[in-house]
Amino acid sequence: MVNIESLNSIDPLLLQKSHPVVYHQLNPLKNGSVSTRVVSTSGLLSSTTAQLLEFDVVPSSNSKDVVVAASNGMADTTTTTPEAGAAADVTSAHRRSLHSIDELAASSCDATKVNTTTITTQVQQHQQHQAGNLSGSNISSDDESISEDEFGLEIDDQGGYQETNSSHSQQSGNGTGGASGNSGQLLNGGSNSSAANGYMLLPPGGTSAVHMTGNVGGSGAAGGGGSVASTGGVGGGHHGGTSATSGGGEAIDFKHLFEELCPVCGDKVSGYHYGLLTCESCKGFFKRTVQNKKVYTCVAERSCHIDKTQRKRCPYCRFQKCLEVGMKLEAVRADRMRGGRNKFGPMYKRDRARKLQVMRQRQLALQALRSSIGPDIKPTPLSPGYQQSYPNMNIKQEIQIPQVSSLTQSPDSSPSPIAIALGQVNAGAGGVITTPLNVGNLSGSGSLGNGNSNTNNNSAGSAGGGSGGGNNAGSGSGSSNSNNIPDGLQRNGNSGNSNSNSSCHEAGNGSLQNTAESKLCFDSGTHPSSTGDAIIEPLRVSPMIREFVQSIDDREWQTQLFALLQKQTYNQVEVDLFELMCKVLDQNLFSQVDWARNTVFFKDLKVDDQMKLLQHSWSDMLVLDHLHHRIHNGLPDETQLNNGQVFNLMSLGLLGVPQLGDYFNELQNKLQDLKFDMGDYVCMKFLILLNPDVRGIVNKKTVVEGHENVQAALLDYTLTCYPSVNDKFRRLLNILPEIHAMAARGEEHLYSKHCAGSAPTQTLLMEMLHAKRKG
DNA sequence: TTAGCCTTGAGA
DNA sequence: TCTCAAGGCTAA
Repeated sequence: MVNIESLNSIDPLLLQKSHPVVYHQLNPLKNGSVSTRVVSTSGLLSSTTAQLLEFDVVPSSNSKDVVVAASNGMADTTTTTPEAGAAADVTSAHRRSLHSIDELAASSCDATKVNTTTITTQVQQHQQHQAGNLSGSNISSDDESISEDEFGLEIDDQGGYQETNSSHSQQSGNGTGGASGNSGQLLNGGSNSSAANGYMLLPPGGTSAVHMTGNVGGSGAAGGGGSVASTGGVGGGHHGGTSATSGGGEAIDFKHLFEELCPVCGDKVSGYHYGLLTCESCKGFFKRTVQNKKVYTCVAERSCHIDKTQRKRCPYCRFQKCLEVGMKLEAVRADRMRGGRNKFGPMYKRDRARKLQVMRQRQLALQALRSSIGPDIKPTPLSPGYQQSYPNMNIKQEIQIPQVSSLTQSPDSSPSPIAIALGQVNAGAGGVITTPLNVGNLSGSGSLGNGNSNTNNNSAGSAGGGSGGGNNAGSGSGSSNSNNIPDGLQRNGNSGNSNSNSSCHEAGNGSLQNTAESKLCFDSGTHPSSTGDAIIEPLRVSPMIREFVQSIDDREWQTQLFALLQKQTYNQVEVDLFELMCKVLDQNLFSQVDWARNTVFFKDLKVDDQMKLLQHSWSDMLVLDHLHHRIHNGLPDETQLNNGQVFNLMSLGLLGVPQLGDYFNELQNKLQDLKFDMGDYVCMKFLILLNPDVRGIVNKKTVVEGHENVQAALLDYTLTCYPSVNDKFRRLLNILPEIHAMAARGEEHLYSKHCAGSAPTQTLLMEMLHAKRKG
């Protein structure tokens, strides 16, 4: 359990945010445990970052308490009312509630009223799976709280739900508004749709419902045909009118929509209800709960399993789950008017269109696969490991796309100097050294990807499999480049894009590579052995650089990235892509901090110094990181989300400024011209981080020393390993200001968006933006 | 209280 | 006129 008491001051620049932000991050390196970081945003940013730097708490799995003690003395219990419901479980709603809190804070609250908040939180691991998309709206007793005008897609929820104690009077008091009510809402973090618990890496496997599987039963590859007509035993929709006509006159069959299972209980879906496809019973339950302001209490631990047979047992947990999967409170009409439509209509329509598109893609992929391989394609059972990780999830077998991977080789499969130095490749053979880790991983991936089509085959894929003694054979055979990515996302690699990441040979590995593998190749596709430089003597690579490279864990980064994207779009009809980008950037920032605080030089500094360095380098590092991931990991330009939306991954490197695209590509080309490799990358990252010019550094000596040492190491490395690259060292250094210029532009953009209210608040990202302006 | 079926009515 | 997502009704 983490108990952070904080918040002694208010940062007016943070939109009167005076509650702590609780970040949960499931750490795959810690046996799936959930790290919890409590970040106070009430005070100065320095304290925020300080806590982030200092906290890494793995709470007890038995800890169940969630206490939200507000300044008005309210504290939560296990009681849920519609008003309290969305916020009632901070363990699952902790972070997604922040957005609405901000809105309330900005719109109606004097933050100074609520400047003492204590959140004691624990993490129920299974609840980490839940999609962060509570859509708490202000269902107060005032009828005016709901109107059709509030239904628009762009409308953010008002966060009216409050966590209170079990006193109904208090709850209703809140619901009716007023100062105390607002204050309570602020303190308790009414739920919202910001869906920000993005630091969770597992899919919603802990629930019984078959989530986001779309048409798995009937049409997924696992179903063997993608047939819309096949119901897979789920049963056809009972709605009569499930077809429409597209622009081309083609009949669109929406029956498949109703083959899905209710995300709350797994029962048969009857149609769109309150924002998403649910069954009739959950629709009714949700309606009754909200309309009648029902109060439920969980007699257990607020983590009851909800499925069709047990949904009656615990209405508290059922309602929680309704909220968690995204049922929208604001769709329940306060005036109880019957009939008609609300503004969710277009959203439903888009959702249908997306689902249809996904189905078509799947069918096309299957057809292509059939025609290329033959008619006897059978669905391949999921690997045990996969099923173990995602026990209750039907796997949507999407069209496969190139894997983002560091387990790559440059086109000629020659290793980079640092790869050789690390002993991960055979200098002469140019192949990947087989290690227990990668063997296991690759063989495992073979079963994962097996049988899946890949319409985005990366032709370089065979190179990896063919080199180094065929230790990629497990993945390279049969399934070719099938990348059955556990998160269910399609990674739309633009095989022909400017990425020029031909170095990224797909191992056909849907799973993510392990840490060791991630260092096996980090070339940009060129390296000494292919360009005339001498074969590197491994021992000549500085131990410092070797250590640096080993500190990079791209696998975890990948896992977190795609898990976050999955999480944020899980069961969501539509998400705000800019907001999603901010969340990914936010997560990347956490990764940066994690990386930095464990690195040499930096870890020797006091927290204050660390904060200052991070505050001045984060955006540059984000840009550099993205360049690295594009060059060395083959990160595609975009990816298709679970809900069918396309997320522009490139925007992460551009910090949301599309106009920087050309500039970014130019930088990438420059780096690739310089044969930018992992050793270069990590040195540059250190140079960005250990900036001796940052004002106010107490232990400047350490920073200077670190900077100089890294510079010397990079110089030595470039001279030793890349003698054919003229003046590589200086040219690399010259790129740093260019990265900085780009990052600065991105920062400005993000800040302006933030000021306009378009960006999620209560994030580390936004705090970093504020910090630099303060500093 | 639940959940299946019915009624309603704005929008396509 | 039809659709379909709201709310309402009522047997279990």
